[in-house]
Amino acid sequence: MPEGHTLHRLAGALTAAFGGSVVRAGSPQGRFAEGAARVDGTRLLDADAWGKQLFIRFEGEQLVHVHLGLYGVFDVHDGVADVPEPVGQVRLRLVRAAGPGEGAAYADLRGPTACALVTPEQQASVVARIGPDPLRADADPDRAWARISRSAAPIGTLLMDQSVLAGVGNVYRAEVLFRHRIHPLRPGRTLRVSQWRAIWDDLVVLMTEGVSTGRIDTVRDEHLPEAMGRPPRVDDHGGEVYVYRRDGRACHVCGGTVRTQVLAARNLFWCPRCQPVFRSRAAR
DNA sequence: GTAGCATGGTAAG
DNA sequence: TTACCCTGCTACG
Repeated sequence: MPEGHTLHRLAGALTAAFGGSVVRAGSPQGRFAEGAARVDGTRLLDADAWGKQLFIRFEGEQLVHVHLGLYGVFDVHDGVADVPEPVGQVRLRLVRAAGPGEGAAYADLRGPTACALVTPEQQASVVARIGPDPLRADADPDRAWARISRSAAPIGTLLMDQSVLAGVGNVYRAEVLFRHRIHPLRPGRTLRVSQWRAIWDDLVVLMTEGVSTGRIDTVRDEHLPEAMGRPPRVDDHGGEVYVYRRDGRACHVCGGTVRTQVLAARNLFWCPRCQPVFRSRAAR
């Protein structure tokens, strides 16, 4: 389940398992049968991600564009003795045969929002529509600042807007705003550039860690369960967080009650004490 | 067992 | 604003 770190992690796993190999591609479910047939039996070069967009590159300038959406999953299995029958609605299955001294590999894609064969031009147009991605070395945070600093929209909305910056989802938006003590409804244009740079730098660190661990952990050492003597968080994604889905519970930092409200069509979470409402100089 | 919800986004109305 | 994609987990009975 995907924010940007999931897709970058997936790109790495796909490249490691299939990069440079001729692969079999199919659509057991049938909904990508035509596209899969076009790349079946060709060499998979590599996979790469821009924000939440994933592209699998094949020889012959063919690309498979994947967007997992809210509940898509792409399981990669490398070094297996045998490839099992597909289970459930598998939109795309990739298989690499076992080689001398190494097992086979297969990957199953289920429930994606997008799975389509695209040209390099179409890929470029998708990439052009999204903002800088904290997980890409060539990303330019000033491009996002140009939008944020001119916008009256809440920073909590802007962080989720993939055309402003790419890869941040509902967990990272709530957590990074908490870590910087910024109220989510504060208008983008009232932020100082130094605050934006601190948020960006923090996202680079947090999301990079997310790529290597496969989870979203945003809690500083001094607030970890061991340090505070509190029980660890238990849920499906396993990471330690400050406010995400903790509404009604006590803030790890101030003990106040975490709140929730819908913003940008998603449930937003924040601590009203740690993230006080912004008031302009004129209003004070 | 199953209703309800979710780390997302698009398209219809 | 709402429907939908149609997975997978949790809460509840």
